[in-house]
Amino acid sequence: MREQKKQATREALRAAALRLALERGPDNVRVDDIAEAAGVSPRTYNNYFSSREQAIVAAVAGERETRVAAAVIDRPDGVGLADAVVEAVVDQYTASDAPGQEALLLITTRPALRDAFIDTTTAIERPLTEAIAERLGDGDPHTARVLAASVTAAVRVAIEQWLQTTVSSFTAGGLVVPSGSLPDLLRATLAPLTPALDAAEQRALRHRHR
Amino acid sequence: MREQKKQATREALRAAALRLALERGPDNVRVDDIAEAAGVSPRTYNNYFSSREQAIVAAVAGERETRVAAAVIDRPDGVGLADAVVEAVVDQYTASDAPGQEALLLITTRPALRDAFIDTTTAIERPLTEAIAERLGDGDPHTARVLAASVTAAVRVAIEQWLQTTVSSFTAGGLVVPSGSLPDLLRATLAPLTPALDAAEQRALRHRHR
DNA sequence: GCTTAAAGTTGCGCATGCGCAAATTTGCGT
DNA sequence: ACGCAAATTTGCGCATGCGCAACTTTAAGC
Repeated sequence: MREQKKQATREALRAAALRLALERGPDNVRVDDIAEAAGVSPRTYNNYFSSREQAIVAAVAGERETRVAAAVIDRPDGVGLADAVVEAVVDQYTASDAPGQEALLLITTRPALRDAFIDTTTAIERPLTEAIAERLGDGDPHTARVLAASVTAAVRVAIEQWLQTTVSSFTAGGLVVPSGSLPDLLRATLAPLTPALDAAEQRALRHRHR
Repeated sequence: MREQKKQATREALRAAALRLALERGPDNVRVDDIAEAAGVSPRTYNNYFSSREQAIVAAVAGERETRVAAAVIDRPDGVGLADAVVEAVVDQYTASDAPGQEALLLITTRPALRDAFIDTTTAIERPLTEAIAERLGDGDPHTARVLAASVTAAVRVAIEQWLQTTVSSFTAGGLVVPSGSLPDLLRATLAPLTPALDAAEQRALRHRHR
């Protein structure tokens, strides 16, 4: 039906939320304001976002979940599953850094926003499950689900650590050494999972040859 | 002996929440009722539990998080890390089944309670991180954290699946084959992670020998 | 073009979650 | 035993989240 209109209002809410948060500071924005700015009723706002923070964060997170999944599938078959996943994740998380630099600064300072941002990582789990299942061949969808959940959890750990070092390197005025760029952090946290990804890939290959 | 009282009220709230939920059905229990039954103000209730469902679910979950961690550490050194973790998790999740059988039945039916129960899995992550770090030797706490997060995620997947098949085997009147006992499900979901756990263990060993 | 059913939106009402500051309890030193 | 400081409980107020039912819009069938 009107998928168009639905996505349009969704986008309008995102934009309005981010704009208002940047203008007045996130604490001075009520849901009613966002709804009004987007031209919908407050009740409708809650049909799209279940919390006030979600809209603001969604503006930064964008459609990361779908892009990650697509990126995993798009890697050529020659690349191992582990590399495909890691690089796809890193790409999508570094790509989305550019647009909302100032927004990220805002997010890191408010605990509620930080939590909401961390929660966005879980959104990649479902698409990632399908992407991994596709690469493994549909032998065992169960394994794909567990691997996707693990990768998602590792990404969350990376983001948590990144946010933590980011904020402390601000408050401490540079005394704390930032533990590395986000890409490096992501690679580091995902590294311990490569054996699991490799093993699943090998199993799938062996299974396919029989 | 301040801790005593705090844990006492916590326990009182748990018990009251579960009792009332079983008596009247979970939808007919207000937070005020639980608080009153436990002899504290409603506001204090929220100092202990951040949602109405948490108290009910906590009565079933108990202190699982600490027990899992202890169980992991208690396994003899001869047992591999992977086995130690898997068996510790399985033990603690099957042990806690006995007490609240009827409570679990209640939980499976209400979506809000199901979600709250699923959320309890995340509580094991922090203690599990320390337990794994202990076993790996404090070479790289980073790895322990990722592994713990992954294990936690896998457990969550198992619980989700278990709840789903449980409820559908009720609604469908037995047409759906329950996909196995909870212990089996846990072992199955954790299986794909063993390569990662083994690899970390080997790395730690090699590192220790140098 | 008109009718009709489904999808989406809105207003209402209620309970929840939580920040804040005052009041109360607890533990400790003297 | 006394009083002080820290921790905890409590009341208050406000905004949020969401179920529900009425209302409006959209797409499709005839």
